[in-house]
Amino acid sequence: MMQNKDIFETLRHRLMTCGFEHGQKMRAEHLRQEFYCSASTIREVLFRLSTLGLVEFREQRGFRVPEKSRAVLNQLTHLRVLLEAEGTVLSIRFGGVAWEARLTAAHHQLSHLETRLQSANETAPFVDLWFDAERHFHETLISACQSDTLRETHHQLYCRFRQQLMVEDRAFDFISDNIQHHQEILDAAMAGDEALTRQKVHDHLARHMTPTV
Amino acid sequence: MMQNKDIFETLRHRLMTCGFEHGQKMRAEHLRQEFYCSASTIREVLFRLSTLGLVEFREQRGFRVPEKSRAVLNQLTHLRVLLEAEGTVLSIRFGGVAWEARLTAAHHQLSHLETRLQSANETAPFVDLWFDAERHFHETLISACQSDTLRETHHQLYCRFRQQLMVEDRAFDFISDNIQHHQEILDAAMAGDEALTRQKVHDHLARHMTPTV
DNA sequence: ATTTCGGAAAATTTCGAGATTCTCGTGGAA
DNA sequence: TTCCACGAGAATCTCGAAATTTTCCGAAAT
Repeated sequence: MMQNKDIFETLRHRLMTCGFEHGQKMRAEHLRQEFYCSASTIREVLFRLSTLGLVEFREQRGFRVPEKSRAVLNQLTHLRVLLEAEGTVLSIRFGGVAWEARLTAAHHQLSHLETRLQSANETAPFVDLWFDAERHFHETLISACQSDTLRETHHQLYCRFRQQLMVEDRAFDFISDNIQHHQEILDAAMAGDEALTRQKVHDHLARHMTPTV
Repeated sequence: MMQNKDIFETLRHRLMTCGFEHGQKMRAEHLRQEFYCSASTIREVLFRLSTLGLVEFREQRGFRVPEKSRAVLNQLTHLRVLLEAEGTVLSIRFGGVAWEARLTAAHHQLSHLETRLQSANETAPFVDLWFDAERHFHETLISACQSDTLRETHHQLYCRFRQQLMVEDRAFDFISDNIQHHQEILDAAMAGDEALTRQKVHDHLARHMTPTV
């Protein structure tokens, strides 16, 4: 039987990949039929998703997927740089060998996947794998910062960021730059160079900071 | 009649001031009786409060007020400094005269209140007013940063920060330092000195960054 | 052509009862 | 004494129906 938590995870994944249109309404009645449960259960799950900012709630107007917005993507990117740079620097200070090992592992997995992606004709079978690996790498970067609050806040921003990019990142024409970027972040972090690490985190995300139309 | 939103606001205020014990369970059944509504309505409000981090939800375990924790307060302070400094600097760049006017007004209101607080025997009648004025000043600082995302994220952190301080700030023995701090932040911001502003925001919050026991 | 006004249809929200799960004190066994 | 099992009571969670509110659409008025 489908647990409450499974519904949450299913919808979260769908919202962060390509499962819904931007701006679409999340009708409790429809979802109820898909998951064989009552409207209240769906309602509860939607409230929990709104905790992550993946759906928006308005009194008496129900839930909907946030609109795609260049401005919001810029803002999310800005904050990601701020928190991810800070978190990575703290991890450099506190993480020790264990963190370095985890980071190397996460990077190896990601770069392996990205290399294969680069030469593949068909990207579809890699999409989900890549999303997971990329997320895991960035979460590992800040994983030793000793601040759950920072990690939770970053996670929230990351979810919304990924959601904003739902559509456009599926072509993977950015992939060779990305391989380079991830490598440079890893190198800077392993060298313990805090300023350079901040710079590389910033550069990696810079392509998402575009002027508002 | 008590609207859904009123229940939310009432509980939010109570959670941020002194209405509940840290770690206390939020029993839907009890609250239901106070607000004359069904348990589901309370449940919904509690989910919305958990969006702000003012209550914690655990599957099958209900909702409870977060524990008071020195470590969490440090983390929240750290992030507040990060976001508030960034937001203020952006406001300096984008805010213009309108923002300067709003900030001056907010500061005047706050400092008026703090001066009276300083000489009062009985702080109780000022507590709620001060909380509001202090919050308004800090929100005004970042109000022109042109990033709703930053403001929302900051608001969330501010709520949790205030909640962690529920008890101890009621003596107001810090008040004369605070007057000085707020003045220095205002001066630095009005002078357009970005580095100094960052510094002053940091100094103001530094008293909450204490070593973990 | 645009706006305004019903009123029907659809969606959201509330409710209380019943099902499920957890909590905690009691008693028995190691 | 310490640990585990058990069960009564209390809390959480789910459900479907009813109440409320919004949305939609066509007709009438400006």
